Amino acid sequence: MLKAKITLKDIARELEVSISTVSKALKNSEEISRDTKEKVQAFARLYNYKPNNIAISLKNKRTKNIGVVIPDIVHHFFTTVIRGIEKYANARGYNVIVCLSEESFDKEVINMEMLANGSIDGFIMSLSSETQQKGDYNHLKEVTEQGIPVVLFDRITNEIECDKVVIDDELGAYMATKKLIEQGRKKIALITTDDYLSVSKARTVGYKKALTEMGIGVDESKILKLPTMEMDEAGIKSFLETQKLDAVLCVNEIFAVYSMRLAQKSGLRIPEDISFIGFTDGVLSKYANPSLTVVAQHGEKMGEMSAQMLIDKVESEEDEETYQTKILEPTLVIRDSIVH
Amino acid sequence: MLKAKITLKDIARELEVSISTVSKALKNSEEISRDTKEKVQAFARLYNYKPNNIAISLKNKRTKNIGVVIPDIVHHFFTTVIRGIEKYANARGYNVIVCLSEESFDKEVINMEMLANGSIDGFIMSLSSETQQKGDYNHLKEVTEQGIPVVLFDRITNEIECDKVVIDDELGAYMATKKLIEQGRKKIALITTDDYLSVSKARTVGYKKALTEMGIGVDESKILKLPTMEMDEAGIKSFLETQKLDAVLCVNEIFAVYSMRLAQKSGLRIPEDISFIGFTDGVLSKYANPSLTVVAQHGEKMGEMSAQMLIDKVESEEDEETYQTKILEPTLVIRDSIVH
DNA sequence: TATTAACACGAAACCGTTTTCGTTTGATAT
DNA sequence: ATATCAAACGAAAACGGTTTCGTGTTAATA
Repeated sequence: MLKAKITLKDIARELEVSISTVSKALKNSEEISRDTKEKVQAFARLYNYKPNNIAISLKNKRTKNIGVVIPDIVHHFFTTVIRGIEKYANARGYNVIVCLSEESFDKEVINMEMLANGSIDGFIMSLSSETQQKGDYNHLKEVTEQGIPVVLFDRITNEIECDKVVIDDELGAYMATKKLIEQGRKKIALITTDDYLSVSKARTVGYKKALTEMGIGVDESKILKLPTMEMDEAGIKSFLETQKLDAVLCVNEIFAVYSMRLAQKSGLRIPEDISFIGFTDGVLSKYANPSLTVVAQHGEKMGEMSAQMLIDKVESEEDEETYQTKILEPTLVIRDSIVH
Repeated sequence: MLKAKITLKDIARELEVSISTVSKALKNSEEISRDTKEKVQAFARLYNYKPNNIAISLKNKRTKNIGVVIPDIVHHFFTTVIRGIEKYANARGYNVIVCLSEESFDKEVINMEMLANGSIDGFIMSLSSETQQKGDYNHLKEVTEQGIPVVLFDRITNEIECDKVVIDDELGAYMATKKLIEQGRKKIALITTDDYLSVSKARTVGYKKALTEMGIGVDESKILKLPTMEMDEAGIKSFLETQKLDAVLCVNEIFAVYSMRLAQKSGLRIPEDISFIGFTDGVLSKYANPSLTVVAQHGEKMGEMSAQMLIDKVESEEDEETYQTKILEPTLVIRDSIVH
């Protein structure tokens, strides 16, 4: 019943040849005679021989694994990124090890240390919020100094020299805000998180830029910063009511969908009285009522590109010290939460 | 700049002792003198020595990796399961390699083969729909015959002997249907997928059982089977309208939220005119309008339990041929899509 | 017939650890 | 002085491959 996997040594013993002969025969080496090759290959096929990955990894110091460290997996955006990474990596024969930092600096560090000792050929990661708050990137420094390639996506830092993939968050917010203004909206709010997240910061800049450029001006009291992801019903509701808004830009889809519901409860019609635009083109936006216009971040594309950059670097012999930052353009996905 | 990681051999050479002495010294072996141990440990700390995982894996034939093969990752349920697995596994020092079958039999097979050659200590998986349709489980058989532990969750088969974790889907559907009936609903529809998915089948059974038990009887024309996940707007709408329903049970939250919207468009009020209950307690249910009552599947718990069962088996010396199936009880999460 | 080259294969090193089993040294007991 | 023993360490095998560098045999060439 329990048939353990067979090794080169086993084949060699059975066929009374040396291990090296078996190894070469299986690789169809010219060195080995037709006869022997056929014999070995037939035997290997019969007993379903498959080389041991670990042994190969040890030998050529390549694991064909890539480590992905992200803050959370129960977020549509990250999920799509993983899918993009997995698809691309798999196509090139790589496996994906997923580690969750859960927005914790310590877990991020521990995860990286666990993987950095030979388990993976490179990292793809998005920084935890705590890491971005602390501004401590020594764990990344150590890894890159060891010569392990790293690709940072979305939540990045420019304190580390490595390949990066981001979407132009500023542009996304700018596009969204401009769209609202062009539709005649003037009292446009922004609901965001605290500034420590690089993406939130960039989106705030884009929002302000559009307002300024279009001659409306920034009203700081129209910017609501939510410290956590816990929805503060009373706070948001009073914000929506006291500000007399006609449009709201939210930095994610949860904020947007939740705010929409509160607005509806207050008797506002969407989009007639008030428009909403969010970030992240997830299931929530698609199936919300009304469906939510969003700035799409193209997570899957992002994952794919990250994986490509990483694997290219891993497989390139020369260790060029040249890094690039790919900036993806966001797209506005128009749905029923704005007039159109 | 580029400081490659240091090995036992390096330490041995620098300190002019043997590799074995270094190895033992680092493990605080009694065999080694105080002096030597201190010297070695200090040196190792200074140069940040970390043992190479691959070498260790090769030696003790344990990778401390577990392979997770699931149909899709962009589904809230699977995402939460992964999180549960990752959290538990990480706490016990294991890493998680995620592979997506994308509902394809071939990909499932390929993924398992990739991992089964030493990369992982065991599998946690949920079958692809194609696999369940074909009923071909040879890839699972091969793996278990090799002595690699497998834990199946959610989409399982009883053709394979291994540990399993499921929620009682039949009970979940039964509970939901009964709840609707108790609230006076009589024309209760079921929107489901084709029967090949083990979960859909079980849910249909529970739905029918409740109807029968409560003396309402099953009306097959009130069961809508959607062949794909592509939403068929016209089909669903006409189904809702022609059947004169007062309640709908859906096998997932997308079906439910989508149907709710169509019902609303038809002028129906939820839950006054028609109630909805779905499966999967995801973001969609929570933020839908009205929020959706669902049968919660406790994905994270499921992942956690799967990981526990797997790791326990992996680490147990004796290969007991005894397998268990854990059945989790679903919970009804009451929200605004039904009266309450 | 002697030399050489091609052919087919094996021995052994290596990847980085762990671990078993010596071996050396000095001290103690006889 | 010799046998005994413990302490402290090293050599080597093992995990499962890959790969370099022989080496013996045969066939072709001078």
